[in-house]
Amino acid sequence: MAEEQSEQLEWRERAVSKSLTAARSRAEKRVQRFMDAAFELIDEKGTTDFTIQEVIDRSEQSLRGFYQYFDGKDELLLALFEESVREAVEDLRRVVDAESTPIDRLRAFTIRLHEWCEPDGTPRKRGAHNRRPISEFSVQLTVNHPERVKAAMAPVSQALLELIDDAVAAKAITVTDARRTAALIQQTVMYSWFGNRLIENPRMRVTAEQTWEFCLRGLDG
Amino acid sequence: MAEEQSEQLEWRERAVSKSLTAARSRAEKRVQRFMDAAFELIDEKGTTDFTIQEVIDRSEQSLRGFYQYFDGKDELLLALFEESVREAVEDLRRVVDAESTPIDRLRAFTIRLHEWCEPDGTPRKRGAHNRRPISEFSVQLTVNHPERVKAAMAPVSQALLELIDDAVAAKAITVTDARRTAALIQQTVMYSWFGNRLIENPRMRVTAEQTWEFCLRGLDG
DNA sequence: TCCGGTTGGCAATCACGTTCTCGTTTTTCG
DNA sequence: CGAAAAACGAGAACGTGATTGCCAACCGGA
Repeated sequence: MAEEQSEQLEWRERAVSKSLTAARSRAEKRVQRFMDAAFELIDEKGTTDFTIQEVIDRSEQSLRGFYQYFDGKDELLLALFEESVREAVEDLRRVVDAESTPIDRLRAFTIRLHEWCEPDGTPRKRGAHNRRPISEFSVQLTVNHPERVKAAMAPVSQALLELIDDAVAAKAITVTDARRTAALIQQTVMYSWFGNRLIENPRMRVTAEQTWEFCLRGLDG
Repeated sequence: MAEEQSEQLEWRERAVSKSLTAARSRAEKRVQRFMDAAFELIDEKGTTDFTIQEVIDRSEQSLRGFYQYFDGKDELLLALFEESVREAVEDLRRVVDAESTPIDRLRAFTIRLHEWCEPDGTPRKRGAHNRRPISEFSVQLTVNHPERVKAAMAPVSQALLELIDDAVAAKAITVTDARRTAALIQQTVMYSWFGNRLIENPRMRVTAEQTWEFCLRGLDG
């Protein structure tokens, strides 16, 4: 009987899990359509100021459905941000792996991160999304949902910390507090580009390379 | 006759100018009341999310009048921002004047600027406004009205550049491009604090002092 | 006193996000 | 298969704010 019950539980669980996964995949498909539509709108309009209605129309789904899957516009934007960060992390990993010495890896990471944060500086690959509006909007997300942004950025912070640790271990650099150094570099790279908006002459703008050199010298030692 | 005409013109001009200055002073008084009310609301609510209606009620003026003096809410916020920057510049000037050596002046400027941008770090003086919401909102202003923000910040940029020039002249530091260095420092100080929002443990946050040291080392040489 | 510009009060409009309603369709499950 | 439950589509409805329009009262200057 115990066995029978166990079997039944197993069966039920499998069934439930099956239906759950079916439902989940359906849901994920719909969520993806909403997000694709939103990305398209952002690409076209160059801003995150699209309306929910536009997303509905574009994705050929219903308002009803939208609010079933997202708690509101902020959640959608957060989702887009998280998606973008995921892509960035993937790309960063590739770039870092292409370098061999710890200092080169750190440098490659820093510069590429800067490029992700200020996508205007480098020509966009064909088919890639226009990330500038999202980068811009991320500062507002940082104000309104710091925990969410922090969670999304965690892999980036973690990777940077590891690269610094590696560089320290290889005696390429010296730091008194790797964690703090990582925070400083991350903040400098991710946000200081923001001031470029205030400089209209492109030749005077601060480049990724310059930021990197600035950070490198800024390290203790 | 020519003289007579001239006299009359003069007279008319004086009259017009008189009435104009009267009107201007009246207008300035009303504008100031709007701004005072808005500052109060920001102080109380800790955010720039006040409504126009609240400003109207608080300042005991009319909606009609508000739109007569401001082209919209953005203009009001810009005005508040500009006002804050003016105060900051005044304060920065005082702080810098209290130091004697070029490097100390540069240091004092940098640290105080950081404190202005992240007002939470230091206890607010009695009677002073709560500038955090404005500091936060300034990033949105930077996105939406870069020229205006740039214009408002010009005195700060200018002062920083001069301080760097002075320090270079005194051989306290060496830079290859003072203008670019100024941009980097300004950006680092003004925006990198932003990342502190992502660190909940206050002891791990980046302080003004640390930012200064980071910048100092980041200088060429 | 009279006039034109200024002001106050307030209704109206508009834009958007969000919620609600109501049939219809699809999925689930015995 | 067939009924109950869940999901869905279409769109009206609501709430909040910003912004504008309109009209009568007001006020300083001739």
